[in-house]
Order: sequence, then structure tokens, then C-alpha cells
Amino acid sequence: MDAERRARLEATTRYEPSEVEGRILERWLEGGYFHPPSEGTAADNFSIAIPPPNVTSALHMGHALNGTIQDALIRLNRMRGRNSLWVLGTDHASIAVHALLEKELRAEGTSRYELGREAFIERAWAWREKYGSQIVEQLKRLGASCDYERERFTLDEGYVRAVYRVFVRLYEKGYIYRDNYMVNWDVGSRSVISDLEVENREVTDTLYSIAYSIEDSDEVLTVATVRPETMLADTAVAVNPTDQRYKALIGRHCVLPLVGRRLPIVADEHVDPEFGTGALKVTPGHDPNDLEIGRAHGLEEVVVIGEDGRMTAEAGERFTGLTVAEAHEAIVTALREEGRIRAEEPFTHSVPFSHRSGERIEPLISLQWFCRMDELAAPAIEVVDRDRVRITPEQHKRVYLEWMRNIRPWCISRQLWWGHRLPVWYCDACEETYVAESAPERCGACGGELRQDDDVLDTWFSSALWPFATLGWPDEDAPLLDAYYPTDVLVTARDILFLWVARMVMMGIEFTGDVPFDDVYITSIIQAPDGRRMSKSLGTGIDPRQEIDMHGADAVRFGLLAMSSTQDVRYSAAKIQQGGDLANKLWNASRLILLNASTEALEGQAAGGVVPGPRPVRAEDRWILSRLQGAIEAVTRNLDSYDFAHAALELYRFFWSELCDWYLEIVKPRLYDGDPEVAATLRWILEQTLALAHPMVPFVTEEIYTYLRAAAGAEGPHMLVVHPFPEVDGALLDEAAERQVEASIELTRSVRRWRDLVGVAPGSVLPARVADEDGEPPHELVARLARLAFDAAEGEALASFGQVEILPSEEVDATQVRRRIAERRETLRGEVERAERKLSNQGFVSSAPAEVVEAEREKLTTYRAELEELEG
RNA sequence: GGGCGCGUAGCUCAGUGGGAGAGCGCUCGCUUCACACGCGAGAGGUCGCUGGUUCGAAACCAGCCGCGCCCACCA
Repeated sequence: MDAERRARLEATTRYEPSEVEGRILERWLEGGYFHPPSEGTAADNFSIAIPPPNVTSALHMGHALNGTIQDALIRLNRMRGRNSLWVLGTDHASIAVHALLEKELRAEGTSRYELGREAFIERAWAWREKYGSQIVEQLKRLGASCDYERERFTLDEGYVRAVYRVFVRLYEKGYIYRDNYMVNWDVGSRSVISDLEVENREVTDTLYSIAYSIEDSDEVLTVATVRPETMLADTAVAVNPTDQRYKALIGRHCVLPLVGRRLPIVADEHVDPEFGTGALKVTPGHDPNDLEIGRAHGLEEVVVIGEDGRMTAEAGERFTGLTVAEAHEAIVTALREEGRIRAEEPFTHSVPFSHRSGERIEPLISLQWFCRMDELAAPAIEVVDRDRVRITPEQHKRVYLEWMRNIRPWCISRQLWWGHRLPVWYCDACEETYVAESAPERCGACGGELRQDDDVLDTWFSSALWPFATLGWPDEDAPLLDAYYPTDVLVTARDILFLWVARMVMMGIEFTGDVPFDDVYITSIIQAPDGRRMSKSLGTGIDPRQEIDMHGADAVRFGLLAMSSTQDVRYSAAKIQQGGDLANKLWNASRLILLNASTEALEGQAAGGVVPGPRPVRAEDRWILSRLQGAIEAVTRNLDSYDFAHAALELYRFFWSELCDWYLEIVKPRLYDGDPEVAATLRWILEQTLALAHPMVPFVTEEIYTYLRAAAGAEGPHMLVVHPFPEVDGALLDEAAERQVEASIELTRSVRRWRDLVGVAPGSVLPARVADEDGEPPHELVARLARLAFDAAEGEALASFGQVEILPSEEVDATQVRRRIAERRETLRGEVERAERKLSNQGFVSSAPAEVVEAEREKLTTYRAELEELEG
């Protein structure tokens, strides 16, 4: 290590992430470590397709967690020597872009309709050029090792080809079709949205009871509704066939108030006789349930609410052009004037709202494109059922299967402009329809002009192709696809399990003949610290970018991993802090080692790594090497099984509580003495620990690694990012050393506790002796760590801890000691009694496993011995 | 209406059958030559409630209470 570097290391007592991270990121990018070759097979290689963030989005906590997890997995596998590809890209996010641009247009006093389709799309592309990459830059700051050289976009040229190929094939198979059917109309975005984008909210409305006259009678039939405005589209009244009250009326007619339409009275089992009056107004045009009744009885389907959210001409002259809310008022007033309202009462029920625009959904019948799902779902059910695709945590598997087994047709057309325009052309002259990957010239039947469908596809239609479309499908020559498909794992939150994950499984199987990924890992959803949802509008959001600015990317990454769980979690600032503390401690422990551990005497013996192998000499060396193996085993197992919290905390525990608290303290004298063997061991452990930690905290470990390499005189550009990931070396496991050193640690703790209790000065060294010289524990280290001097031979012991006896001196207050001994005696008596009781229980002795009983006997023996000692 | 999950130390959470754990916070003591983002010691839990299974239950079973979330076309 050169003098300048050494001086910097010496002077920097505190790790400064902001000073380090940009520099390290540059080196990773320049080194091309994130850009693997398209070689090898998917079985040997490792790949993840990132859930493409919307072009409109800024990095939020969900991305941060999700990105950290994926990055940890990618880095782990890259270090294992596998070609590891993390496919990056963004989603065109049709509705989100519309919302954003239309807001801008409104501010400018115009609208997309005034602007026109072409100009609007141009504007959207301009927007994407300008802002679309911000999320990508933010992912870099997190340390995400995506392949930034292969970034994709769901509207790029190749991707569009994939989307059109899929549409045409599904059309040819008869899965995609056009139909008049009940859809969720979002007045806010003036488009259809899918069932999955509808959110039901509890709302209290007024339930009106309205009297419909019965034809040729003075009687009335009273129906109940919360939406009187839809009565204009009523085409029947239904009663339950078993309802005695109405049996005689079935087949007769009512007269629709305000309109005068004759409504047949039909019998249908959907009607609950218990609800309201037991008579249901049937509005097939505006209620999904009523549509089913209507189709069963061949009823007319009238639509009175238009796509602009206003009443159509069908609603009658009086109401045409009114908004739904205005029509509601006008109709109630009119009914009241006619004396038709029999009751009004508050009624709480769930009402559909658009997840996108927040507006109340208008169910209406509309001509749209649909995709039939049952055939696609069947194999996608099968692969999850048989665990060909494993879902973790597994409780989500059942939810997935349940949803898939009840899957319904998917409305895929949207009345928007930004997106994949439907590859469908119509001939107005002869009403032919053409579905093709590229535009046909003219109508094949009559030679007429063709007109392309105005609608675009649901954004999720293109997202469903993500894992294979990003790898080059449908090109004949797609080397990335060969090398990296199927991907290994998909990491996402559960809110898009159906919207996205399920559809990828279906499309993947349909178009590639293989599943898109082997594993699905469902992450926690991070809530605000108070347990509420993190949201901008509630003001509960915490911005990961700010957290990175303040604490560093490693701190945020560690914190998020430590927080992650099989269920939703509250954001924990303390865990982020813990990550920051860890980075700082890693830095400082490394300073201790690198500034003091000279292996010059052993130089030239490095094999493979940048430092010579470990040189265990004493029990503590064998102990820490053995403990390191345990940590490697646990961290690796936890990462591989998607238990990130335990991986992070195990790393922290090993490094902090074993390596720093004990081993470094124990070996300091040897280190300062320039012992080359302990220096070699320390450097080797440091290298292993850095590599073990790297997938979780890449920046600080990479930074320290540059110093480690410099200290070892290593040359070249080799970086930790591609360092072999540590593997358990069975030869380094040493149970005897573990037992021995742990005994010394326990002994040290006991002495320290006693010192604290009896109030001796922290710095004072107490006279002590070893009762039995044959005792195995290395009392030398206890002496130093507990500040004892084993040089006094004579005198009566004040206290004893196993073989170690503490002798009287002016530092110790004898009264305190007596009190302490009395307390300890009480504790021991309790313990002895507890153990005796347990062992005298015949049930326990005969039924419990032998080792449990044996352990209990040993405890009893130990306690009795100590008690005798104190009493003797 | 169905489904999933949660209730453990002041806070956030681990802990799936053998003596209650971590981080933060709190108390006491330390300018111990890597780190005060530090070091040492400590206090603090009838493991939601009630029954059951078991030699033994925080853990398994049943019921109850409280709290989330998802799915669902009862006006």
C-alpha cells in the first residue's frame, strides 16, 4: 500500500458513503461487470427480468426493496461465477402517461382531443426522452447491477413486434375476439379498465324505494335502488320464482315511471326475496348482475350513460346531456313530484372505483376486444400446482390458484392513444375485419380503404410478455433468449400477482413452451412507520433517494433486507441506521486489520485470493475460522431460500458480535506485535467477510477491497464484484475450539459482571489465580479481557469462576462481595431446585429424548458444584 | 359472503414442542492506542384470552376477542 493511500486510510475514521459510492459505481460500469455475454445455457446462467418500472415513476420504497433483493441475488450468483443477467427496462404505462400529460394539457387550457392523436403521441415520446430515464439513474444509485447496456422499453421496435405477434396468434386461435359486453368504464380516463384495476370501496348512499305501476291494475310493485338514474335503462322487473307474494305477477308487466316503457315481470333465482321488497329492477345495460339476468331472459339492453359520463339520447330528451350526478338529482325530483318515492334510507355498500383515476366506475355495455383466458390458464395452473413454478412465501400459491381457477375473460382494448395500437383494420365499405402483424394495403374482399382500430392494448398485455420479449423473442436468432430463458426468479409485490405474474406465466407457456421463471418471490409491502399505507396523498411516503443521500446506499439496502419478511412490514429507520453502523464498523475493523496486519514475512505465498490463506495457531484462531464457516453456511442458505432478513442479521451478528467483539479484541496484542500468522488469518477472514457481505452491502465492501488489494500488493483491475463467493470449508470446522473459546468468553463475561456488581474501578487489575493448573481454558486471554493478573498465589478467594479465583485487594469492597455471593447462592438454589424437580418427574425422564434429559443432568451437576463451592 | 395473515420487552420484529431473543430506546459505568455510528455491564415480557393435546406449549388443536389485507355481480 502506498503512503498516500495509507495516510488516507489512517485519517478516515468514519466511513463516508457519499464520498465513495459514485466512484465505485463508475468502476463497476466501466468494467462491464453488469453486461454478461449471451453464451451458455439458461440452466448454467442466472437471470432476472426486473419488474419494469413505469416511465413516469420515481424510485419509491417498493422499487428500493425489490431492487435490493434482486441485486443481492444477481450479485450472489455472479460471484458464483455464473453469467448473470439482470434485464432492465421500463414500461410505457399507458394510463399513467395519459393522466400526466392530460393534466399538463388541462393546465395549458387544452385537451388531448383538441391536440389530436399524432401530436399527443409525439408529446408522450418527448416526455419519455426527457424524464424516462430518471428511474434508471436512481436504480444505479441503489447499486443495482442491472445490464444498463441492454435496456428495453415496452414500446421499442422489437417489443412491438412481439406484442403484435402475440395478438395475431391469439386471434387466430380464437382466444381474442370482439364483443358487446359489460365493461368497467372509467369516466376519469375515458377508457375501459380491467376488473383488476377496479377497487371496491365502502360508500354510504341513499337507497330509494320506487313504486312502479303494474299494468292493468291499481297496484304497484316497489323496487329499491341506489342509482335511480339507471332506471331509464330498465327493461324488466325480476322476482324470485319461489316468492309467494309475487307468483301471480310473473308474466305480467309494469310501467316504467318517467319513461312509460312496458317492463315484463320475470322470475329469476338471482333475486333475494329477503332484500328490500324482493322485487328487483333489471338494468342489463348498466349492471353486470342484471346483464346476466337480461341475457337469460332475452331482454333488451338499453344504454343511457355515455362514455363521456353524460346521459345519452336513449335517456330521453329530458335528461340527455346531463351528467350522471345531475341526472340522479333530476330523476329523484321528478319521481318525488309524481309521488313514486316510497322510502329513502341510508345504505352502505361497496362501490367500484377506478384504481387509476379515482372516479366511480360506470358499468356499461360496450363493443370491446376481449381475450378468453381459460385455455391459457389451464397449463399455468398446472405448473404452479406441481411447483414447476414455486411461489414463495407459499401462502400466495393458494391465492394464485384460486384466482386462476375462477379466471374470466380479459378486456384488453383501451380508449387511449399512448400504447400498442390494436393491429386490427376495418373496411367500412364491406365490414371486413383484418388482424395482422403489419398493416394490409386494402380490403381483400372489396378493395376498399382500411381504417385501423383507434384503441390501444391494456398496458398489462405487453407486460405479460416481458420475460421473453426483452430477450429477443420472436426473432429467429435470439441468442439472449437461448442463454437466459427461462429466467430464474421473479421478484415482486403481491399487488400485481394477478395483474402481471399470472399473465406472464400464461403467455410464457403459450409462446415459448416453457415457464418464464422457476421461482416467484413475493416481497413485503413496506408501510409507513405508523402502520398506514405509504402514500404521497397521505403524506406518509418516505423517499428512498433521500434515505440514500442521508445514510448511503448500503445502509438502505441492509435496512430493507433486514426489514423484509413473509408479511407486510413497517418501515424501520432503526434498521437503516443499523445498516449504516455496520458499514462504518466494517470500515473501521478493516482499518485496524489493514494498518496493522503485515504479512510481509509470508508474502508470495498467496494462492488464488489476494491474500495468503489463514494461519491458525491458537484456539481462538481455529474458533473464529470455524465460526466463519457457520456464518457462510447460514448467510448462503438464507439468501438461497429468499430469507433476506436472516441473511442480513446473521452477517451482522457474526461480524459484530463474534469477529469484532471477541476475536479482534483477543488478537490485538499479537497484531500489534507484528505476528505474521495472525496477520494472515485476519486478512483472509477480512477477504472472506467482505465477499460474504458484498451482495447485501456492495459499496463499502468494494471500497475496502481496493485497500485490501493494495495492502497485498495485488495488481490489475480485479474487483470484489466478481470475487468468488465464500464456500464452507469443512476442514475449518472445529467444535473443540468452539467449545474452548466459548468457555473463555463465558468466563470473561462472568468476571466482568462480578466486577461491575461489586463496583471495582473499570481500569483496575485484580489479583487472581488458577485453582487447577490443568484447566484447559486459555486463561491468558481471560486475564486481559477481564483485567486479572494471575500472579498472586496465596490468600482466600473472594470469588471463583470455574478454575479462576479472585483474591482480595484494596480495589474490592468486601461487603459488596458478600452481598453478591449471597445473591448468587439464591439463584443457584433456585436453579438446582428447578432441575431436581424436572428430573424427579418420571414422565420427563422416560419420555423426553435422552440428550435432553442428559443436558438437564449436566446442568444440575454444574449448578450443584458451584453452589458447594460458594457454601464451602 | 369466502380466503390469507397477524397479536411475543416501551417501539419494530425474530423465534414451529425441551430453561423467552435481536435492533432501537432506557439505566449504570468507560476519552481501553479500529470505530462514541464506539466499548463494558444491566433493567425490562402472566408470549391477546379460554379450553384441549403432551412428561413438557410462545410454538400443535378448538373456540373467543382485537387488528390488517385479498377475492366476491346481492339491488
